[in-house]
Amino acid sequence: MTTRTAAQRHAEARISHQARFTNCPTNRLLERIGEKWVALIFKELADGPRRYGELARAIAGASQKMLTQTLRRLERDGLLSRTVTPAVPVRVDYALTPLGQSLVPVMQAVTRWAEQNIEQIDVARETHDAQQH
Amino acid sequence: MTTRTAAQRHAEARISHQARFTNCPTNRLLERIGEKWVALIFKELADGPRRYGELARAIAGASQKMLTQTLRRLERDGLLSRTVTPAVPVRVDYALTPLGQSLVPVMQAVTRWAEQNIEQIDVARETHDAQQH
DNA sequence: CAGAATCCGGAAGGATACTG
DNA sequence: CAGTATCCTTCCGGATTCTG
Repeated sequence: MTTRTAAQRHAEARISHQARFTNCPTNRLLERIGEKWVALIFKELADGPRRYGELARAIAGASQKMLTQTLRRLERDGLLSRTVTPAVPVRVDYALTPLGQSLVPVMQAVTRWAEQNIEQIDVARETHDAQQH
Repeated sequence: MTTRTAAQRHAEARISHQARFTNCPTNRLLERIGEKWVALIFKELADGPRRYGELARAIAGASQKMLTQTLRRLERDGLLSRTVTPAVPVRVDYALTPLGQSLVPVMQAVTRWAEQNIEQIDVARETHDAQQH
């Protein structure tokens, strides 16, 4: 009875790998910047601070909930700052922190590759799909 | 009656932005490489082809279903090739295509930034969480 | 203005069993 | 060996309503 089944051992192995996965810096970063609206937010903030309303208008595809949620997560990670100016009505500005700015070149590298190669991906996709008769 | 409500107009605006979103090369690329197991697959294949079983063992955190699904999507996008050698038992090798290899430096840029800065993110997170008493 | 709170459907992802 | 097929659960993200 103390003998673990094969299924149990596999499950245990998977859990330890899961732990390694969530500790892997690359995956953790990709999880964050791969989030649905992060790229657009970075693009908007790359050349200066923006008010919440400006972001909401620029990234109209996102619902308020998602935009706020994403902004808060980025703030939590120290990638951007949130400045509240008490007034009536309230004013809230978002800006990249130095840490966030240091990520901009990386994002640009991704963007550059994407713009140069996305067409090849599309072609590959069409070719592949066409072959499945 | 022909007058659209504010809600309708907002919905329409969002749909057009959604279209732009899904056409944005950067987002499309990030969606793909941000998928859960892609980074690890690239890491494994960066220095040469691997058999399915080797990948499955190296990336034990992923279920068979997820691993296969991810590999097939990457193949569809022309980022990696799948070679079946008919034998008993069958042998299947996965390798990066030239297109996939050209993405490796970009992935490495991400990895480098991640390794150098993940700690700052952790610190920021702890500080942030601590302040919410 | 800049959100918080709530409800909800659908898709993502995992566990398990079976197959050429 | 290298997958399919199926079931089942979690959770992402949108719509809507309310607030300081």
